[in-house]
Amino acid sequence: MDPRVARSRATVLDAATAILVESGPTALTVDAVVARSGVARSTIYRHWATRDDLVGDVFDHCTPLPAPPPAELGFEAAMRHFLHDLVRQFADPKWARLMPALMALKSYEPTMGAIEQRREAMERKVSHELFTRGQREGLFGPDLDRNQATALLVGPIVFALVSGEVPITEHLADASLASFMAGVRAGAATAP
Amino acid sequence: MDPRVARSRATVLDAATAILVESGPTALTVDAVVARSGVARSTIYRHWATRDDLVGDVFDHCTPLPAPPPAELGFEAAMRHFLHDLVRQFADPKWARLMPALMALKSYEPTMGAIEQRREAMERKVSHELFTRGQREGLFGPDLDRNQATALLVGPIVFALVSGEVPITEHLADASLASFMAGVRAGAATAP
DNA sequence: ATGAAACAGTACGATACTGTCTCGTACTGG
DNA sequence: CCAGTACGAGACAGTATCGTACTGTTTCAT
Repeated sequence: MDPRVARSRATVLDAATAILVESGPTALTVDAVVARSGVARSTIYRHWATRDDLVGDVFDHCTPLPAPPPAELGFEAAMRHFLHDLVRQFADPKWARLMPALMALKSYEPTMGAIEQRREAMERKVSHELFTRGQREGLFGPDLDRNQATALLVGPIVFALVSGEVPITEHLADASLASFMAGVRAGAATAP
Repeated sequence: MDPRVARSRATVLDAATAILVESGPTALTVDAVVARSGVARSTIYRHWATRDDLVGDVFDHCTPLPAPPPAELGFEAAMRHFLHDLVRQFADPKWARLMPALMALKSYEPTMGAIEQRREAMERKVSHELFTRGQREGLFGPDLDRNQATALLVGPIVFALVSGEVPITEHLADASLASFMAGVRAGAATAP
């Protein structure tokens, strides 16, 4: 690949990401990227057919993917691993500001919806695999509503992100997990 | 108040709300409101100085306020009341679509930030009063992190809203509360 | 009834953004 | 070295949106 192309693409993506983080999706115009990156308008349109393609690429470029926990861990340890990874992702101020924007956009823009859906599917695949471990350990039966359980575990961390009032720390993840485990032991979460 | 004014304002707000719900904030242009409402452009600008004022009014008009639970209820019953009320709010498809948009906007637009902050302050005031009840009942000590506890209780419901994969029902609220109470009884949530 | 106010309809200037195009320059790979 | 390619700079048309101004009509309150 021509190093000039790689350099231009990287410069544009960096500038576009910065604009998106600082000022939101509507501020991400081609002219703004030109002004900020110093890359010429014609060069941008050589690499992206439309502005929307560029926006999509920026989101794609920033979207973190969940890391599957080591297979040897049991449910609780693996879920802790998973939640800590989530906390680490949310600690990145870039993604912390982009995710609410992506959440809002996905309702209106089908293009963004696809990006968010892909990320969410990955996340759900990982979390469901963890629930399978828990089921094998006899923590809960097959009647556990896994989507709801995911909400109980992940919800508090997402809430902390969008609210901004709760610090996003591993301690919060531990509290969420401890609360869930207590509920499981009390038999609450296994209700259909 | 002149009935013509009341009628115009209501017609405009209805149309603007519909546009906002269906197509998002960027689609909420003055021309779009003119086309949808049938109200003349000059009339709109007679009642709202700028487009942003109109958008703010629409959000203000749709933002639900939390109902303080009856004072005679104990912590658990009152919190259940509070969470059920939240579920009821999120069940309104209008607010369900507007809230993510407001969450995303609040990072970039200070005007929207003020609206969201006011709503959030109300909600936090109510929830903190509930925690005071729980503390009086001896469920937890004064060292309980109330913001974090709010995240544990409300987070799953908010997650259900933004994810779209979990049905927002009173059963979800009950599960969240049951999990939290189990954690409290196990002494987990009282850790600083 | 009548004056005042609100209304519909519309034209207008100003600005901003998109996507295309051209031209001359600078760089890369063979 | 040199042909091919990417690049910078900017003009351009087309469209969208905002906010203002103006005209004539309808409606309200007294």
